[in-house]
Formats: sequence, C-alpha cells, structure tokens
Amino acid sequence: MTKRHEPRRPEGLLCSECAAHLDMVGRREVARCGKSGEAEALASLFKLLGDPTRMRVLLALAGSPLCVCDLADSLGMTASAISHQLRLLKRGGLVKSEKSGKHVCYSLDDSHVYAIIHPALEHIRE
Amino acid sequence: MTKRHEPRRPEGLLCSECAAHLDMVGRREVARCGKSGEAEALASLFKLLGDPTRMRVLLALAGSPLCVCDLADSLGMTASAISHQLRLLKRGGLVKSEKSGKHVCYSLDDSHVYAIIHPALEHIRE
DNA sequence: TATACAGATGAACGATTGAGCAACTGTTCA
DNA sequence: TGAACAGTTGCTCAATCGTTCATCTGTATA
Repeated sequence: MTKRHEPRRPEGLLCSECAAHLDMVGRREVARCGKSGEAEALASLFKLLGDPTRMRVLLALAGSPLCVCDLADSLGMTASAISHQLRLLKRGGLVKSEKSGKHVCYSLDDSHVYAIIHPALEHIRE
Repeated sequence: MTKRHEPRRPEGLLCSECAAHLDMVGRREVARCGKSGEAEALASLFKLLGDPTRMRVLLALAGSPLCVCDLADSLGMTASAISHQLRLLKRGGLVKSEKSGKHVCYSLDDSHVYAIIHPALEHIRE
C-alpha cells in the first residue's frame, strides 16, 4: 500500500483551478489593455526579448549571475557585442549589474522574466 | 456574521501555493533550456510580438475575431500593411484565419498568447 | 609607474524589416 | 458580364538593428 502524500503535479502545470483562474484573468486583462496605449510598451519589451543574442544572455543569466567576459566566452562572442546587448537589457529593466573589482556581474532583475519565457517555451514546443 | 465563501482572490494573482510552484518550475525550466538550442526559437517568437502594429493586432483579436478591413479601420492603417503582418503572425502560429465569403476572419490561435502577454503586462506596470 | 585586463562607448558597415504602392485573385451583386 | 470590394503578394525604400573596430575609463598587479 502506498503512503499518503501530496498529489504529484506534472511539471510546469498548475492545479486546474489556478490554471483556469490565470487563463480567465489573463484573457480579460489582455483584451482590455488593447484600448489603452500599452501596446507600444509591450512591443518594446518583447522586441528586447526578440534577439537570439539577448535571449541567450538571459537564459545564461537564468542559470547563474555572470560577468561580461564569462558571458562572451560561453556564447562565443566578443565582450563588446555582449556589453552592447547588456546595456539594452539593463535599460529595459531585465538585468541588473553589480561591480566587483575589475569585473561587472550581471544577473536577472525581474522574476517576471521567468513568467514570460516559460509559457513561450510551452508554445514553441507545441 | 459573514457567510462562508470562497476566499476572494485579487485579480491577476494566483494562490500563493500555485504562484510558488509556477515560479519554481519556470526558473528551473528556463535556466535548463539555455543549454539546448531553443534560444533561437524563443527569440523569433518574441520578435513576432515585438512590433507595435502586430501587438495592436493581437490585442484587438484578443477582444474578438475580426476581418482585415475591420482591423485596418480600427488601427488606422492600410489593409495591405495589416495583411503583411497577419501573414507573419499566422506563419508563427499566433493567429488563424477563416474565410467567409468576401471576408477573411482572423482570431487568436493559441491561448499561450494570453499567458505570455499577461506577465509582460505586469512587468511594464512595474 | 607601467602593463595588462575588464568593460563601456561611439562611429560605421551590412543586414533586416515595416510600410506603401501597384498589380493581382476571388467573391458579391446588379 | 462587369463593377465594386476584400484580401494577398511582390517590389521598393527608408529606417532600424546587431556586430565589429577603435578608443577610452577604471582597476589590479608587477
């Protein structure tokens, strides 16, 4: 006989009640904001996420905070290119930086990033 | 004495248990996918969302399905411009179309769209 | 102080892209 | 049939964007 325990929830899924709630609230609020001028702000946020280099930077930082040269090494790009993109990500409030001696350590600034990327991941996996 | 009822949940928020679960799973999965080649697919999905015209189209369609000329009217653009963007959105699996006589009716193709836009909305509202 | 390294920044180049125009297809209605 | 309308598509152009290169600042080490 199996022991009584918390019901196992499939990874990445919410309980049906919460999923329905999230879905309903999401639809209503998304449809409503079409009337106000938030479309442009949304678009520029997504544009920030819509570049392969910047996305790879964000995913790397989702693993752990990294300095510019580590990012450049692991992505196989110049530090200059990475620095340019980090500047945009920082201006958009997606990453923050902390100076420590000669290095500058970057990390994600906003847990919303996970909440945005995760459903997108489910979309591209169809 | 107040009647016993479902606890009122603030709009747009999940119960704390589900929120924590979603957050945890989100972080883990997002960090992990950095290693596989999904960054490019994610970026091209977000690039699709990263244009003001396309975002306004999506938000309009979140309200209700619309034909091209209605979209063009309500957004103050030519049908050609809208059609060009709808083509991209359709190719990306974000909208679907249904022909009905002279008109072509477009609607959102994926409920993930809400799940992606909603947290983004919370981000830009800080 | 001199050297080396991490990072930032501005200019410039090549590539991409959104919108407009014109031409075209397909449907409706007189 | 023919006119009118809805929508699509190829072409073009101006604007935007990402990367590279050269240069500059600031910090650590010899």
